[in-house]
Amino acid sequence: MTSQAQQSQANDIPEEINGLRMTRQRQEIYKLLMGERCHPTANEVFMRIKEFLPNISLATVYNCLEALVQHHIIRQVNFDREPSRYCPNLDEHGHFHDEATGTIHDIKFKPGINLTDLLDLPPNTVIKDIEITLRGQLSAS
Amino acid sequence: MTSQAQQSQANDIPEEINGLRMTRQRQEIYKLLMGERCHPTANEVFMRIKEFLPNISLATVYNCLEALVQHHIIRQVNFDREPSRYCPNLDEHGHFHDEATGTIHDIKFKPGINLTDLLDLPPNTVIKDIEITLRGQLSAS
DNA sequence: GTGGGAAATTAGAATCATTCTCAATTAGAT
DNA sequence: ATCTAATTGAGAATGATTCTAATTTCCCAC
Repeated sequence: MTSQAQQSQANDIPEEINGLRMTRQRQEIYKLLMGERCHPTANEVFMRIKEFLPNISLATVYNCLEALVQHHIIRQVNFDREPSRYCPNLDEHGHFHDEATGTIHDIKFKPGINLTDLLDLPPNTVIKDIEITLRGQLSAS
Repeated sequence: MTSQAQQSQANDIPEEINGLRMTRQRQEIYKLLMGERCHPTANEVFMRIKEFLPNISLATVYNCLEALVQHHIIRQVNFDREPSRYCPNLDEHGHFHDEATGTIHDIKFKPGINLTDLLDLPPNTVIKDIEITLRGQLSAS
């Protein structure tokens, strides 16, 4: 697309991902998530995104996040009953919740590990999703 | 109430567990959970417990469940943003959520498995709790 | 370009699990 | 029996999320 594309400010996000039309709001939210890898809540996204989209509503933030999750562009992460958090890392990974600081860290699995091999699953089980969550402290080194 | 053993109907639950005084309400709720190993929600507990304690309030069910969780007598289990469920199984185990029926199954780990060995944890991490949740279907055998 | 229908956005109301408040009751110790 | 702290119960409050209904925007055919 040579001629000055009718592309919005969000110039590095394609106009469609996984069949989801990337509107300006979806682009900005996606960019925000990619930028800070900090697993923000919907409300945190809402507050930060206002810098770029001053008129956005919280409902739109929820709508966009849900659309992105549904189209497997981001992941939704839940810790107990806390507000949902959103994560742009699509690799299979777990999450560590540092109780001291409240921060979330992605946890990779060691190479060659297949979680389902380690579990005593009932026969004929089709697993669609696995979630691993750790809670604890990152002791001062 | 006349003399006699001041023991309530719940005659097989001790008067104290892990330092928690087992009031009638706590006993009945604990018994219910032990009986049906079905991971009920607070509201399900509330509805079923009325058979034995017709005057109990939902707030008390929440209070009791929280007290039991706090004293490590039962576990609280969360699936995404669904209402919390409660589980009397204290062994380390995961949970499989069958999307077809909505039922929850406890998942044991295969013998000799230590989860943390398989994860690429940051150094100096003290893990207090691990949660593993699977979602999928139990295909008709 | 213009018009029409579908999709997306918005603000605010509604929902619902959970927590809070506070008065009444109960239990355990003195 | 009395005192004090813990527990219970009813209803109100909270807060994350979803819903509703009214615009607004987008895309496509003409």
